[in-house]
Amino acid sequence: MHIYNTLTRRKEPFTPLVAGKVSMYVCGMTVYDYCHLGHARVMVAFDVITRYLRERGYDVNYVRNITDIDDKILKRADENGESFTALTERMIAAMHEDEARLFVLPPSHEPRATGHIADIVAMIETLIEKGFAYAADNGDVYYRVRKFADYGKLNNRQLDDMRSGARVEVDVHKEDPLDFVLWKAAKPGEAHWASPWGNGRPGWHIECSAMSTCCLGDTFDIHGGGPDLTFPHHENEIAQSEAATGKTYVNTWMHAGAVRVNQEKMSKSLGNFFTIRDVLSEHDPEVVRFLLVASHYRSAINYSVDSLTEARKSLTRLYTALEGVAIVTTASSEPSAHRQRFTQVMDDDFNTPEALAVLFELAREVNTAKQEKSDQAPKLAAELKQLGAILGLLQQVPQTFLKGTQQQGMPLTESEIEAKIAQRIEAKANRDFAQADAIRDELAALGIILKDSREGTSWVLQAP
RNA sequence: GGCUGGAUGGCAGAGUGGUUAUGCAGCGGACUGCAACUCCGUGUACGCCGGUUCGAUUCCGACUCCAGCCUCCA
Repeated sequence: MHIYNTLTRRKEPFTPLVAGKVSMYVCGMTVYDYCHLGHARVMVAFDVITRYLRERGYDVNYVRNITDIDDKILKRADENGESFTALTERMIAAMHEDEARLFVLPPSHEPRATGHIADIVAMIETLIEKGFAYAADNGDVYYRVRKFADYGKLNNRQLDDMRSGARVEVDVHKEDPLDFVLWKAAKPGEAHWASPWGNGRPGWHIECSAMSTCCLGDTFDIHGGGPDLTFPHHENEIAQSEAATGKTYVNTWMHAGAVRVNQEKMSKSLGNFFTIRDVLSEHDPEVVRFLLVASHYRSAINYSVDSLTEARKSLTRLYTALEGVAIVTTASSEPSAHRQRFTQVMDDDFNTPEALAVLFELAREVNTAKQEKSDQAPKLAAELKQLGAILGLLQQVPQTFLKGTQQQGMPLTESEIEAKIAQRIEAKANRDFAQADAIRDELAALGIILKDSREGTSWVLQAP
């Protein structure tokens, strides 16, 4: 198996530190607002990676943190007139709801920054002892960036280059403008924790260093996150952790691609984001997931409603193959050609688009088998569903997906549709094709497409 | 200015030194009362200019353009 490592900028053979076990940390959400599609991308990408690693027999310890104390959280809570914990609890619950709807399995552990203050303080103390950090007279503690020789290695960045472009905020308390905060002194009335440097709260970067080390050890296999975290967040994590422990922090750095809107990054700063719940109010969650899995996890995707419409059509093809076949799971002794190819492409840095191509080929074979009434159909369909599961797809009852019961604004109830279909069958029996076609057109106008077969008439709700 | 990625057929999106990605859309055929579904067939696609090579979309170099990071952001 090969994985692209952001640190070395190439695909590398993947060998976990401990045979058979994978330790993985992914930067999670700062919970001051609802998750948007960029978050969905990261959640789904690492969900697929986790599912696949487990499929390959690894015992995966997947840790994804929650940043539940931060300037934005305090600001938003203040604006809302609620306690910051009330805000974060609400947003965490919403996040869990969103990810569950997207078929994202919960991480093994979900540490919260506020639950690891002691670990954070201890790590800062170590950094001060070793000369990598200093307490300023304003109560803040800063990391001494120039002290860490490898600073910039993840982003191939030279400290002096950064200075010139410098949109770095000048702070009289810092020894160097590039130094970043590890512990932030509390202003009067702000939420705080006690520390050797006075009351305050942890900086963002140190949280992840402390929580990851606490949960996974000084060195672990995979660290993941969104595309915009490579600098400064992950660079700072390396500086903190490697300075504190003297060991390699992470072996493989993985970053998901951006989600764009009109070729521009979707982000909270730009205000051009779509929340997961907004999108799911109009689209089937599995369609959103399919859209995300249909591109390689590292490439940027441009979000649009058209892309969702197409994703629904593609997924409809897969579910149509599964429709009306009894799934028979057989304990096969050796992996099929499909499974081998699936494994081969997924082993190559989780190539989900190629993996989907395998599913589509399988779907064609299922359809052919169905047509020929071959006894291979159930077995092929079972394999399609099994491989789909590794991508977190195709686990719904086909009819449920195809009939779009998740969709809003269903124009007719199921029984009303069935009644229309019965009328049409009767018209057809009377060879009153004009009447039959009128009923079909009437339903089609509502997005309900009829499909006749020897077994009878079924229907699907067309996109969206 | 520095650093990362990217540019593939009508659209989306993989990949490869010479041979089919895949999906959607289109076209032709089979099936059908007609359709839909399904199946079969069907596209001289690889930003631009040089170089290496028997041969490059694929390797190398220059260029153009796009996106991201260098400030909180997944």
